[in-house]
Amino acid sequence: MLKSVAVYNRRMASGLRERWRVKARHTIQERALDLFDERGFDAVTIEEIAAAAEVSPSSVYRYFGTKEGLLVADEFDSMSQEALDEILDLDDPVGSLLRIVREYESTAEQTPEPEEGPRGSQREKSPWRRVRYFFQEPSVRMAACAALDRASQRIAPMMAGRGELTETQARVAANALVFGYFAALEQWYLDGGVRPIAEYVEDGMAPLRTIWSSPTVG
Amino acid sequence: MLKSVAVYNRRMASGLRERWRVKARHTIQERALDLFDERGFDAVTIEEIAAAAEVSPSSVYRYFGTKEGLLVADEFDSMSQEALDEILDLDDPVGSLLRIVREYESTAEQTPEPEEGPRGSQREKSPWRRVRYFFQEPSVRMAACAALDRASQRIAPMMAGRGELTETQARVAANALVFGYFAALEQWYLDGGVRPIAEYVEDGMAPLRTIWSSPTVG
DNA sequence: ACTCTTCAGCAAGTGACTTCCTCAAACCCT
DNA sequence: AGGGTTTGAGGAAGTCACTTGCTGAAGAGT
Repeated sequence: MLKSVAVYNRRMASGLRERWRVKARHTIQERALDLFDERGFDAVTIEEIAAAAEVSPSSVYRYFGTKEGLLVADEFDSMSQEALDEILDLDDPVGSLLRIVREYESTAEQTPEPEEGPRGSQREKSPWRRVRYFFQEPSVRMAACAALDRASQRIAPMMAGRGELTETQARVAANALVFGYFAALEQWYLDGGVRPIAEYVEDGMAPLRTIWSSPTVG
Repeated sequence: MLKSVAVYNRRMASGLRERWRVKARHTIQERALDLFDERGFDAVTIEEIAAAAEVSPSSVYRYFGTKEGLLVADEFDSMSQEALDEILDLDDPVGSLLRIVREYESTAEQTPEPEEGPRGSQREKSPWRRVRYFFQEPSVRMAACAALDRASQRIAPMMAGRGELTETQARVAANALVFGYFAALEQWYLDGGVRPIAEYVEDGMAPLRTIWSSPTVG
């Protein structure tokens, strides 16, 4: 009994089951995006998505929780604390954010295509495909804000931990960081997605960078 | 025909109808809070609230839109642009926020009572009664974030208007302002609501205040 | 091979929210 | 005051997101 502990520790392990899981997750998301692009977010039901992905509706909920979760799959929620510790440089949080954005942007070559072209135009496979809905569908925007809020709640204690900021200041800083990123992303989107996102983050957060960066670090 | 234009311009006018409206709004909100406090947010249905307030369920939706809207009645949404212009000092946005908080706090004498006492303890009539749900009910928290986001979208163009900040910087600043307030409010709540909220805002936003305040103003 | 654990699918339900209609009453004007 | 006009409250019916509990199949560990 209680072998589950061993199982839980092997999250990254690639059993047959786990591989099918991630594959299912992906196809559900893809098919959902296809349907949303085709007929609009509101006009598509979960049942239709499930049918298109050849899974049961309950599976969609098991994987994504909500309809908006199909688009707002926050990587931060699933990120372990250690990974977060590693990725976030407390001496220069804005710099860390910039680095993450740049990496993400270079990995997935950008194929922006912000406004949809003629119906049936070739599909954009970029991870930014989802982003449009953040700013066009109110309920998705709300879910995105909630995800940012959750991320902030994980970051805040880290920033408070080193003692340079009061707890309140740490919370304020964490919110400014994640929602500042959101603001930059929106500006990027509104400008048509032509310039790299990192430029927007760098520009927008420049005033903040000075106050949270340790002077000891260049 | 089309006298409606005249009617629309007289929003503040106190016709018999309008007065009943605000009264109904208020009683619905009060009765809803009573029920929430008594049995928890999720366990109460809109129909029950409507029955308790002696209105129809459709009226609840007409007034508040959503169940969470009963608690997150954002004053900012209903605030006119002129009023917002007047209230927000662009030379010192953090200072304006502080002033608003202080005014609000002194007007409604605080009766915090953060954790609920024994069942049936005397009712807190303070406007902070609602705040607990912001941080205890995830769906309400999400709605609060959405309301802050909406407020930020109204503030951002004002901050961008004077040309000292780029548009992106203005967006980032607006988000930092409203979500910074939220962070301070959460810290206040978590501390038990004993000290005035303004202190938390002042502390938490102090680092931000310097960078957005015009040096010409003391 | 044999058992245990996990999880996809199914079924039935709940309740938030929408839409549309009707009718009463407040409003406005003369 | 008494007309027509407009607003909005109430009601009914429906949609669909989401939950809960169950069952059986199939991977996982021994």
